[in-house]
Amino acid sequence: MARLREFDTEEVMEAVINAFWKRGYEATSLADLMAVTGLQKGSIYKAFGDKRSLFLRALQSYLDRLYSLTRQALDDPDPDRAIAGWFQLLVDTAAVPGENKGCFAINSLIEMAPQDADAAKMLESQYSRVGILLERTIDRGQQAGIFRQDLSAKQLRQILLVAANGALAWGRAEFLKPDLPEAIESVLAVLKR
Amino acid sequence: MARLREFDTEEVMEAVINAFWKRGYEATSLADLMAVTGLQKGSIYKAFGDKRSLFLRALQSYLDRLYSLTRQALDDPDPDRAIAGWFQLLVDTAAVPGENKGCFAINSLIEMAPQDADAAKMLESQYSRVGILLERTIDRGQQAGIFRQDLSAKQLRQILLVAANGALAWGRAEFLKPDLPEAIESVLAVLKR
DNA sequence: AGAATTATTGACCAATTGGTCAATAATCGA
DNA sequence: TCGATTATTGACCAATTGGTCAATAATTCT
Repeated sequence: MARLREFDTEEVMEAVINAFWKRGYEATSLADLMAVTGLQKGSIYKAFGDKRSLFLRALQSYLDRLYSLTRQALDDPDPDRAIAGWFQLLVDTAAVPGENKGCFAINSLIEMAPQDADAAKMLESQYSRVGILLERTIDRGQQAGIFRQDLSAKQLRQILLVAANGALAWGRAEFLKPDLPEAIESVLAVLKR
Repeated sequence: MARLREFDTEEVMEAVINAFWKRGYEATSLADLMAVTGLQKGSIYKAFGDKRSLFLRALQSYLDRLYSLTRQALDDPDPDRAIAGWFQLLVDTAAVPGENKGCFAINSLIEMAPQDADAAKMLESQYSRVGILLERTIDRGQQAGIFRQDLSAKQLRQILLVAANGALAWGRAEFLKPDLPEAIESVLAVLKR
């Protein structure tokens, strides 16, 4: 019936995610977005609305992908390997050598959550659904006698989540990245009994 | 010999710290800084140089104050109370009710460290000097038989630091603040033997 | 081929950005 | 009182910001 889109939405979203991920919302200008997507201003607005809408959509897309990968990792039948695999996933996304992107979710928690209610809501439900998977995995590990049982699954979940968030923040600084593997190993050691 | 400053440098720095702390570097405009300091643009530039210089100075001032408070907390002769007091300090600064400021250091690590080498350097030395105090305190706790000894002081330091950073990030989101006390308590429990 | 519909383009916009500077004001020592 | 020095003010600036829109181009159905 009408003219067709000339760009691939997924490719564009990928580029947008990477731009906001690296530099954050405020520091990424429309000019930057035009450059990384190859689209003109008008096309961006027609396809995605204003800058904030585009950001929120990019963030949600990132969260969904990360959640999917998280589930894959935590689905490992061996709880030990599940948790270790989950941390490995976090390090792989947050501490890419060369770049210091960190985690788009944590970056956005810091930059946007206090000021943007919609971003905060998205992050809240992400924490909720990841927390459920995590606690379920921990519970399995406790049932199997692999994980310590003097703390509740909820308590262990909180420890892992807070430590994971710290680790993701560390992915933002070159000087902290070398310490990441050892720090994570230590956290994992604390889980076992 | 000449006209005197009409403003108190410390008061102005306090206002500047709070502005950058709440909204970050990019989202804080010169107009904002004029509003919170009560100074005119020209006065700011004459006294502190450009926006970035002012930011770096504010960050350093914050780091020094936080380090001083950290030392006070960790100087407690009882290692247990020292660590607990340190975490309490972090929660008190990062999770103020009503505001979601988080920690200016972590916020800056996320926003500035990848792009600003000077900010990164300042944060690196902060991590270094705080790490030393922390590991010393942990060592004392191990010597006293209060803390577990199956992990090295360095490993325990890494666990506490990464967890502390996660906790500080949580101070940025209203929905995570309620979980902070319990999460921290769980982390502390893991230290003991 | 033409009508209807949607996509792309880039010129254009007002508002805001960080930053400068000349004019003026205040203070002190001589 | 006057001269030297420094602080304050606010008008001014070019560049950039996010955002709009009319003109044009491409596509499909009839």
